[in-house]
Amino acid sequence: MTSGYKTQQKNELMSYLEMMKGKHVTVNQIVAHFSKIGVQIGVTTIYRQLNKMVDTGHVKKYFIDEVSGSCFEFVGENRENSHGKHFHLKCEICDKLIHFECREILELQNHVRAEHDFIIDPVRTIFYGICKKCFDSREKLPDQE
Amino acid sequence: MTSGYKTQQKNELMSYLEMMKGKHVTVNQIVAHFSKIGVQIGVTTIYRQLNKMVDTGHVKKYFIDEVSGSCFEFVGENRENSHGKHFHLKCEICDKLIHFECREILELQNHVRAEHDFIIDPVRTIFYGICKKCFDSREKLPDQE
DNA sequence: CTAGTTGCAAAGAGTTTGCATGGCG
DNA sequence: CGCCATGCAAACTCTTTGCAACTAG
Repeated sequence: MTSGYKTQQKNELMSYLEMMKGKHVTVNQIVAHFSKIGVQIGVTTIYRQLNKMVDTGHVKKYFIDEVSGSCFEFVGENRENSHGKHFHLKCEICDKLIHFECREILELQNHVRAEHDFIIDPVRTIFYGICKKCFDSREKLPDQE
Repeated sequence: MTSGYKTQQKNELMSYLEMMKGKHVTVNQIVAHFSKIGVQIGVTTIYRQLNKMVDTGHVKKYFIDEVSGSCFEFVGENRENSHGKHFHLKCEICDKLIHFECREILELQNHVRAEHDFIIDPVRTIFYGICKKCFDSREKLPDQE
């Protein structure tokens, strides 16, 4: 069931999501984008389409501290593999969000599953810390708490 | 600066948070708890105190899918040091909190610092996922979210 | 024509703020 | 007594739902 008719709004939304593949977008960002390029899409429609895609697994929904509202990320068709497995680093100073995926994190996941009987969920898990830039500038300051 | 006076409400809230240390609580749960034991605390006060403690780092705030509203977790005084090195696995089904520290996570930290220019904070970072027990029992069930 | 889609407006849920009252020190 | 804390109500934000109009097939 490819769920429904083709409409202008769906097409536009899909184009945008595909363009933003691998990045998070908030509903606000989507609204702002379409507003800027002069495409008419109601907020309701955006939410409805997004929710449908979350149900089908084409889109992942995240919550991130300090970001108002949900973040959505287009995953695409092959949702079990390649994409969707990456993790996020979030700098607590500048709020920068860094995507990463590497051998080490896979090894950690495997180790934790094998040795600690725990399956880590990349969608929910966010690494908090400090990015290098903020760390460096923090070092220079005399007093920071 | 311990910012402010001692009040009944603050005391009650602190007691509850300390009792729930290591578990997440929602504002609804807090309200329900105090309602049940007959302690009068307004929702506004809860939010205000919680936010203050988030600012001072005594409480961590996070969002979880499927849970309406924010979750808060009491961290306590020793938030930067002492413990520091081990990480937490948190089962999203049964709320079990597993401490762990191993070569793999150290390697990951080093790798991320070296390759991704990011210093992971073990205190803030919590791995979310599913523990084996819950995973197994979940497999058996047909569907009952 | 028919059923899915859209979008406004209104309802809901969670959270914050304004303001007058009350309590700690 | 001064100042912070409290709590009600209202404001606000994000999201969902009801419903009538619309449109793809």
